[in-house]
Amino acid sequence: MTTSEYDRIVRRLVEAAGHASQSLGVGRVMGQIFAYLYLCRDPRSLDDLTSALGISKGSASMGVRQLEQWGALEKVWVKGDRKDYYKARDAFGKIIKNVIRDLAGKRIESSSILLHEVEDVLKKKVLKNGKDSDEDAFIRERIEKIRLFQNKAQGMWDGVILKMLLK
Amino acid sequence: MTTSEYDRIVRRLVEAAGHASQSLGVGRVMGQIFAYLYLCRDPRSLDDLTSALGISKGSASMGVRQLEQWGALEKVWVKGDRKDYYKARDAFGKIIKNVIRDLAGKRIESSSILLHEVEDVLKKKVLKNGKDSDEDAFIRERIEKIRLFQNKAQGMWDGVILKMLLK
DNA sequence: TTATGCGTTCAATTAGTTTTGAACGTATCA
DNA sequence: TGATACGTTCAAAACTAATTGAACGCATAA
Repeated sequence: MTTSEYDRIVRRLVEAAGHASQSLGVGRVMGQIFAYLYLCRDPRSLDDLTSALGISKGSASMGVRQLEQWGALEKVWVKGDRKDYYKARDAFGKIIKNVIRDLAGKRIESSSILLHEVEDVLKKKVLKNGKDSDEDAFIRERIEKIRLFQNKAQGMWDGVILKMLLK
Repeated sequence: MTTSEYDRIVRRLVEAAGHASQSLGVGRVMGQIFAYLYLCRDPRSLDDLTSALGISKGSASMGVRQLEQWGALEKVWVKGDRKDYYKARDAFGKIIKNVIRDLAGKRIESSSILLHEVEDVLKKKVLKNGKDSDEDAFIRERIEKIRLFQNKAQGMWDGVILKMLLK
């Protein structure tokens, strides 16, 4: 049978995608659903997903919703059919961008705020006590270095996002 | 007391580092240990770590070993003292590079191998059956696109690593 | 050499995360 | 309107990862 050859390929790619999405921290199911739909020419229903991937209806439902929010899937209405059908969007770049934005959003920023607060505390301490102690000087220097690193990392990160946005 | 002001700062930074390392997928403890030592002028023992961070001796031991392997810590011998002491290395770039290399090592590469295998299977299928079916053509096209994306992602990743290596 | 105290290990436990599936609400069609 | 077929929800179960701490081996100091 011709199908089985494809089935094996699809299954392997779906599995790989599951691993990938898991190691990106978005759960196995996301990768599986997306990969499966990406390799299906025609749209598929939730039931198709549950039987093809061996996941529960609940998982399938939550998965497609999340993927839709990331712009990874498109809902397709089939006239005279009450089921929702889904197909994969073919725009890796934008999808990944959305995922990253969603996941990493405010983390770096919030650490930047923390550093500012800490620096403020140290500044006030100096004003109150007159001169830096040895301990003060050491911690100040280290926090300064953290900030430098943080800026560099931020810059690199922004670069990555930028490349994602272009094309 | 002056210490408590520092204590609060250190504790907050340690906590933030724990969150960061966790979200990078290397566990909370790594970040905590490194941050704590990074903010201590003098080397610290395992016992210091367990009491300062509220973690078990086992965690501390495993943590410092991993961090040492990443080049994040330096062991310091104190004459007449059987304990090992550790201090943080001040080289974020290299440390991060080592961590990334360690974590991400072969992941992208192995997915590349999988794609090659899949492409081979499809090629053989065409040779056997003569002409591409519609289904064939669709899957081929999609796999081609996966490969393109994978190459782009690989390139971007390499770029990040490169910037880490320089300076 | 022995006694002591140190770091290490790993089986057991705890904490956290993902997945399930039964119950539910809703839209559609007869 | 009622019956049916769908998607959604969320508490509970299953699974996975992190952490502990007692037992151990080893090195040092006496």
